[in-house]
Amino acid sequence: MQVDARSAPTGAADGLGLGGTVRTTVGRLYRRFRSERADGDLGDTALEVLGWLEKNGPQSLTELSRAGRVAPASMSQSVNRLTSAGYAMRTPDPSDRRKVLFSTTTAGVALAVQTRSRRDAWLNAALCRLSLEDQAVIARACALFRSIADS
Amino acid sequence: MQVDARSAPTGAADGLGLGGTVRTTVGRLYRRFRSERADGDLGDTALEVLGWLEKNGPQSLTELSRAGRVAPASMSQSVNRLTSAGYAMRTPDPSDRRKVLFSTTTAGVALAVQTRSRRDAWLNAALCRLSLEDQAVIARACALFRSIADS
DNA sequence: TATTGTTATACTCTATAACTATA
DNA sequence: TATAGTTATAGAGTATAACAATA
Repeated sequence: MQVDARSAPTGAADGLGLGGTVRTTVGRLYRRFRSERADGDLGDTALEVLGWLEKNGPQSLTELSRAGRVAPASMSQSVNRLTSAGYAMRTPDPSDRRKVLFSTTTAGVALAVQTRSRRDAWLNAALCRLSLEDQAVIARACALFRSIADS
Repeated sequence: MQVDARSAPTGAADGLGLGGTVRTTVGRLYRRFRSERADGDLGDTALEVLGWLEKNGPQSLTELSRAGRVAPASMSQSVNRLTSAGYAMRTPDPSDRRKVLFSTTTAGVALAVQTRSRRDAWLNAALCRLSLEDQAVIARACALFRSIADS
């Protein structure tokens, strides 16, 4: 797909503009990731929350719900699946007894690491086939996307 | 939303590799898009299928299910919501009577156009605040992502 | 037999509303 | 009153399995 990045990005010819191009591209990639999954007993969202806990350490329900941009009640169910399956656990916060800190168990860490490596396998393979310059473009774009998503 | 304040937006330094950076970034952007939605009676998937029909013309159920990377039975329910709401319609294929062609109605076209512009509004605003060079980086990255997603 | 599409059923994810406990 | 978390309930999205109609 050889496209001049400046004047004729993928979506520019179909009248969607750069915003439309980004949105449809992200949607397509996301579905591609999802179709590559084929995991065990846990769903997409639960595994992702487990990954956050493993990477960023113990967090409260409110923190997790904001990170995932979902309602607290939604996140409560996701972490319930994790705790019921033995991959995460609750710890009351001593300083504020309304709060609960969620953290990974040993099994949870193992599952997070395993899931991550398997999920990233095909994507890393595809990225390795790109030139170093193209990889740098993608890394830079990801940084820009992060700042947009968090704005 | 100050979730990942500890890890820089680059993501390259968090030990996940570029593949992990891409996957988490896409996931975050996708959820951001979804949280921006707040549409009417139709959900995310149904609106996206409607957009495909409006953009690419009549398609069979099998074609749609492959485009969305979902099972035919799943797509059948999505198009059912569209037809029930009057935004799409079925047309038997004369040359192969097993097939059904799905296409947009007048109301469907209107909804697709309206949904698209509203959904892209905030994203286009964010992109416009970037430099032309950064916009070019994003456009180039989208082209690369497309080829990866379709591989 | 193979393909196309549908219905039946179950699970995940998400939302809103109502509730309890603590600050 | 405000915040943190939970439970109840409903709807969208997805999957597998079983089925009918057609090629």
